[in-house]
Amino acid sequence: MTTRTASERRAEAAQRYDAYLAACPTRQLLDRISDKWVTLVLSALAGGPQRYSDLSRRIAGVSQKMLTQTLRSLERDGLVSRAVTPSVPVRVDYALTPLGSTLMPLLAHIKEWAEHHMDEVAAARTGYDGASGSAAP
Amino acid sequence: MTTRTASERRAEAAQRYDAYLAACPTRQLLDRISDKWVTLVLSALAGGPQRYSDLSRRIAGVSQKMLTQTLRSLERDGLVSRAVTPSVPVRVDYALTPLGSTLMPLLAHIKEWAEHHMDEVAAARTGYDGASGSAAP
DNA sequence: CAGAATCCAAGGGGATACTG
DNA sequence: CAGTATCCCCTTGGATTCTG
Repeated sequence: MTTRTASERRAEAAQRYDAYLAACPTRQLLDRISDKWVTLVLSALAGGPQRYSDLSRRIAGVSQKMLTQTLRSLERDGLVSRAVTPSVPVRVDYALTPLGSTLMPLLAHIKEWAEHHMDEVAAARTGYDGASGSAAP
Repeated sequence: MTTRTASERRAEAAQRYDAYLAACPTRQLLDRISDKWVTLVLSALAGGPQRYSDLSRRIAGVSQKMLTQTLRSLERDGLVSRAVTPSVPVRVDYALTPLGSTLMPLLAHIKEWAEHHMDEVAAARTGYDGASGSAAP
């Protein structure tokens, strides 16, 4: 028999599962919209096209690295478009693509659920914390 | 005048924005369901109550640490319930709470969008990669 | 069986400086 | 203005070991 430890089998299963997860479109979408900045950028663009500096100001807490990285990945996925105007100081405008626009209703639903139920979650959280830990810092 | 560097102002803005983000229910919900294992556990429980070991087997690639951690946070948020049966080997059953059940339709919508549009995303991705990088490994 | 505790490696993400 | 490149910290998460 193949002398195979439990951890080896575990590792193998993990790999197969990772592949399965990577292939799952739901997982991919979740990974995309769950990014800290993605939804903020998308929301910012929902009001209309924005320049890079506008986005930078509107989202405030974001670093150039993250903003650029987020915009690149969104552009790559066809959710936002990037238009360069080669004026003297370069000008770049970002906008939602039609595909990106179809994603917004989903975010709206999530927003609704959150607004309707997040207080229940908060209550459950408080109850849970108070039940065992007594004193929560 | 207050001698304040740009980075100081940036840092301040970032802090304020972090607070804003932390307070936003949408952000909280996204942070929750975007977790790699949360949706898997939730989906596994959608078919009915499951024991700890059952979940461990069904989700396969998960480590005890992550499974336990995920279940704890979900229990804390009132999305899953935990029932301990003090038999000789302890038995613990997890199940979706009513609140947790109301979350499933959202995941279904996400799943639908993903299944309908993920090929467009994939196409956009391929086009983007082929346009600039020429050779993609 | 169900879980807590510890150790440790990899990667995400911020700050900074430089470029076209 | 709109990025790119670099350094570096600190969190995330897997493997392992020990308990009730």
